[in-house]
Amino acid sequence: MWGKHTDMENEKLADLRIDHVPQTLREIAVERMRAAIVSGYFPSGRRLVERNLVEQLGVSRSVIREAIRYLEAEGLVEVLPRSGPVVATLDWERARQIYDIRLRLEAAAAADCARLADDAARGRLAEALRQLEQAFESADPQVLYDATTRFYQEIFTSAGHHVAWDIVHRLNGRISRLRALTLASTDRRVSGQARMRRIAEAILAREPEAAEQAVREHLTEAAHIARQLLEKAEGAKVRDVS
Amino acid sequence: MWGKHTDMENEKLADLRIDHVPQTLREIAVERMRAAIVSGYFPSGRRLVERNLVEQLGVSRSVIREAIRYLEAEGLVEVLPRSGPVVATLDWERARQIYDIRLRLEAAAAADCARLADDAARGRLAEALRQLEQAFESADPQVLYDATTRFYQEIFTSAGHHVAWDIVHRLNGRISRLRALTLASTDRRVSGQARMRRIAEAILAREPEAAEQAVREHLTEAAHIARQLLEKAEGAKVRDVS
DNA sequence: CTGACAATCGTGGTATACCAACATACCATA
DNA sequence: TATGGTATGTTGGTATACCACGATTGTCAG
Repeated sequence: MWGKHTDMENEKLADLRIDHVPQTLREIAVERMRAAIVSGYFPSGRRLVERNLVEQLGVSRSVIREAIRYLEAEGLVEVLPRSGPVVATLDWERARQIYDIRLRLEAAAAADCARLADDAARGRLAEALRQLEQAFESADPQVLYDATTRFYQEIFTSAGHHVAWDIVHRLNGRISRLRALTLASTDRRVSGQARMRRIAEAILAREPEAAEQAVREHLTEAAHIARQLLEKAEGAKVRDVS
Repeated sequence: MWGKHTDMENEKLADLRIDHVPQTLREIAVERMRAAIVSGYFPSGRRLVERNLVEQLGVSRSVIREAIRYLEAEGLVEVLPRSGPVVATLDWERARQIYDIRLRLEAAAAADCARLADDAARGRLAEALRQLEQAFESADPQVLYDATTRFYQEIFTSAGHHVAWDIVHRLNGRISRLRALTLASTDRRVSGQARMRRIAEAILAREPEAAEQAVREHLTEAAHIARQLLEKAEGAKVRDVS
């Protein structure tokens, strides 16, 4: 909770001022739309008609348009010429690249975290792991998704890799539906939990190489599962409008 | 009657479609503003007053605002609450992280490029190197900057790392003034040229490890120069409010 | 002369209306 | 049936108005 939120909005929450965080309508709109896309409420390829969004979110078109620009730069939305914005689609080739980048950045962050984290950071990481394992017990995929996000966030911020976290966080948004699926897959619930515990244990034991290796195995497996899911889905992509 | 065209343009000419790049006003505005920031015409910390930009660019406020949202998500602009957008500032800590990410992604791209590039890609890389060396002779820093960008772009795209190139490209925007300074520094003109040639040679010789190592040395040196420049500037930052 | 208060102005945020260009679907007529 | 026009919907783009807030400035009382 005091842990950082997404880099974007947290600076406002840090101070304890009572009055009125200047969260603008636009920021709220971006959050809502991002959540709607990430959660799959707006599926891949869905057209985002501005005037519909206006009434769905209850804000003016200016706000919607600016929010779309932001999400467009984030890669969550693509704007087709003369047709308007749609939720970005994801093929395996792009997903593969994203997993590859995540692997490199997360391995580096885990290693640096193992090297640099002080006791306070270690405590937060242990706590994040505890909540993560609790989330594995829970049936709610959203809870699990959020817990893994917080777990990784703790690793990145403890390592001081704020820029990398920002990048990974955005990439995660683009593969969020894949992540939700891989996290939910049954084998994954077992091996994923074991692998993530190994990451945390390596960091807590200050073993950078082991942490790096654990991340590598974890993500390689995740990418493998994602590939199967995605190529299966692409095979039957006639009905992927869902 | 038409005879054969080169592979490149043939497919477009085959059908009679009018390609018609739509390029909206907003896109143009984003490009102009990005160029103004990257080139240093809008220095770090400079306020971007919307109504001024309206008359400077000759477009309406809506366009300006949407362009600012895009650049904000890109990290080139930050919006201060109740004060408006300013050109993002850069301290050494952030720059260090950016150089670190670049190092990892560029090393991976160079290695994959050495492994995967076909003859056509090799030819393009050789050509990019040739133009780069020509640019080193030229006195114009902008020419040199563009040539290095194209050189790296060729490496990333030949390796198929499109997502990574997207990320690196944006990161480069954020450290563009630093890059311009490091490229212009006199020792850099010598060693930088030598190191970049080594990168290209390793790729052309299909030696992934050598390419990776060459990138690593190149970027480590660049970061070192950047640090000196930046910390010197920060030391005298009392007067950078301009 | 100084300090407090108020008027003013500049700025960002938001909402609304309007127009042109384009695409699509539909329909009427030859 | 095929052709051509029409209606509708969506987007991009623009203009304008209003509000809230903060900074500046000017004025007036002490």
